[in-house]
Amino acid sequence: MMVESASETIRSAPSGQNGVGSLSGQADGSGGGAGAAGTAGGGAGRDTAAGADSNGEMSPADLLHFQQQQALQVARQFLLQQASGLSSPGNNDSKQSASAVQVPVSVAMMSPQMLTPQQMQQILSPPQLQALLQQQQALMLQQLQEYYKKQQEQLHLQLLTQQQAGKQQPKEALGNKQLAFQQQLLQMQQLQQQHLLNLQRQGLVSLQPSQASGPLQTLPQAAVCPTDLPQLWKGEGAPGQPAEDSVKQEGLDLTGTATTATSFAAPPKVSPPLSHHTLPNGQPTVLTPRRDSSSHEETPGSHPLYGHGECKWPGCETLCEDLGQFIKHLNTEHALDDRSTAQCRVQMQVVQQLEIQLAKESERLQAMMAHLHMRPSEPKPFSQPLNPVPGSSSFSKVTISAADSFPDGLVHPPTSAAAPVTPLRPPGLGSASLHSGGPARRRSSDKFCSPISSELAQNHEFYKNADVRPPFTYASLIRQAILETPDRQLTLNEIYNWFTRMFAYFRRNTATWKNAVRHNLSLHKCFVRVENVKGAVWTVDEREYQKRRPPKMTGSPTLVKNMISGLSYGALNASYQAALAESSFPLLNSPGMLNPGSASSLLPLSHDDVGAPGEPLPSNGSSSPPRLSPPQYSHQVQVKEEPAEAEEDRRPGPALGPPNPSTTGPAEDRDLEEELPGEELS
DNA sequence: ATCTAGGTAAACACTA
DNA sequence: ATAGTGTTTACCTAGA
Repeated sequence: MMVESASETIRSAPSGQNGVGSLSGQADGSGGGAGAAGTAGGGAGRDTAAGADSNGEMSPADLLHFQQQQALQVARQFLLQQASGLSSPGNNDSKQSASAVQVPVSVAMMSPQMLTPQQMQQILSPPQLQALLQQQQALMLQQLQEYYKKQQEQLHLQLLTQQQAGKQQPKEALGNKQLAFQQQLLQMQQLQQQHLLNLQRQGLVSLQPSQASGPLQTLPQAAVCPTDLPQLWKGEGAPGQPAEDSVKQEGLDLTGTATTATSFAAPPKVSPPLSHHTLPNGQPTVLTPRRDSSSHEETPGSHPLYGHGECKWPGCETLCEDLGQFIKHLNTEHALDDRSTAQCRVQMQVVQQLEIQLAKESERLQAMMAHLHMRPSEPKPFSQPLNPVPGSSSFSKVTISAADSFPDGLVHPPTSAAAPVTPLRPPGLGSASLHSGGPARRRSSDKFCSPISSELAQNHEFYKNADVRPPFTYASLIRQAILETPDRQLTLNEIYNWFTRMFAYFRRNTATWKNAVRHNLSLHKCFVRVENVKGAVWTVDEREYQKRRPPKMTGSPTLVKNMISGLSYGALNASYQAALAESSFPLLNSPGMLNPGSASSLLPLSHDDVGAPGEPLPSNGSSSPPRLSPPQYSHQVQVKEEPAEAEEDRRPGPALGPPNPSTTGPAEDRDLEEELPGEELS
């Protein structure tokens, strides 16, 4: 209750100062006291500070785009996996016995449960969708062609029978009928042509007429009328026998079939990264190019259907030593035949469903975000729920451009070197949503979660744009802000700026969180105020910071669990995963989907660090690099550098130990050592 | 049930 | 006088 009311008040609270007094005047009186306080160098940078609430400047459109992208990223990955081979899910055993796999896989693909709930969740990026669409179009086209072909054949047959039967009939009659049939044939062909043209016009299909029509011949009975599709999926592939056959074949031997027809399937020079191998229907694979951005495995010399040494063809996990072998395998095992065609259709269906689900999930996401981050009282238009802007008036000033401010590298990606960096956007959301109830009490997450730095690194775009409360404590955030700077020191105002820049959430209710920030700075020993010529700056005493956290971690089963299973996906993970599980996002729960890098980062850490929020890296984190030196900081902070010295004097503080804002990597290491070694944490 | 950490609100002091 | 900074205190809540 309190919370709610509190938040309410906050919200309504005038962004400016809290009205002093009026309310219950607490007779604390004492208030003052605060010995040291006095000296507050205070003002220093204030002048410049003017724009405390500045935040990155992005156009609403950009933001929206961003958010959407983020939200969809995970989905995209999933989709990629799906598109490139659904098989994997759970059949390890299947590896050897492809036969056994085939059926299950295809079934699985069609199974509503399998497809729908879970996979669908994922969202696709526009480009991805595009690719998929193209693929589908191509397939559709093929099917159309097949259909037409079929029709033609039938007509021919009829014609023949007619001829035979009508031998006796007057020639005229026969002639008429023939004519009629031929006309029909013509119509069919024209229709076919038109379809092709239409598709091509739409840019959905980019094949040459010749190509398009050619393959047809090779598709014997696979003919499927578009309308049959549904059944196809439902019933395993093809209508009638063909389907059965194919299924059986699949189940049995992959080898047998091969050869089949056609040759065109084996382009002699596929050797190169062959971006295209022909689809079963002979059409160039449209989906091949598969957005490198997200696909980790796709390297220059790879093939979309080849990864981790095995064939990614749905249901086929045949191991191939190299690309060459794979290609050979592809051409023999997955040549154009009924089975391949059926599988392709299934995959197509899968993709379609995913798309549908994607749309639904997208919508849901929007709604969720809108619900979570937009107060009823707030006029925020649903359409742009995520836009950071809404909040505080100050916010609008945008002094700092997000663009320049965030070299993307933002936080030193902890250890995660190769980490796909794909932010699991939603994580933030997830956690937020979970805690959202008012003033998030993300304590737990704070404690046990992965390093804030990595978390942020992974999701910074998300937090930056989504009005989601970050699952970190003020202390850890402040620390992070400070450590991110080259000198590891920030003025209060800069800290404010960091908050607003990094989190859309802190672009509103400024009075509230700013007060909290100040409160935390003063309250925690780990934050050391250092005065310098130009004013006061805040630094972090890592030791103190570490101390204050309950070393508990080791014992915490949950934590350990999280670490292991979640691999430290960040504070969010736990909650996020839960959320995912709830919403049936299978993949997300699987480690694979998550950023492995983070995991690695954690491992090395000392137990407590791990457990600790902001953690580990941060400590040295800042270190990571001689910093990316975010422009913004640099210019703002520059002032401090000098002062730093002064500080040193002042603060024999343990913390910065070598208070040196050490600008160089080594120094950082040093810091790290000091901290991590662990000290007394335990 | 008790502690503790963290969040929020607010009073008050200082200083530019 | 005002606003930004700092410091404290009080009260709440959630988690251990």
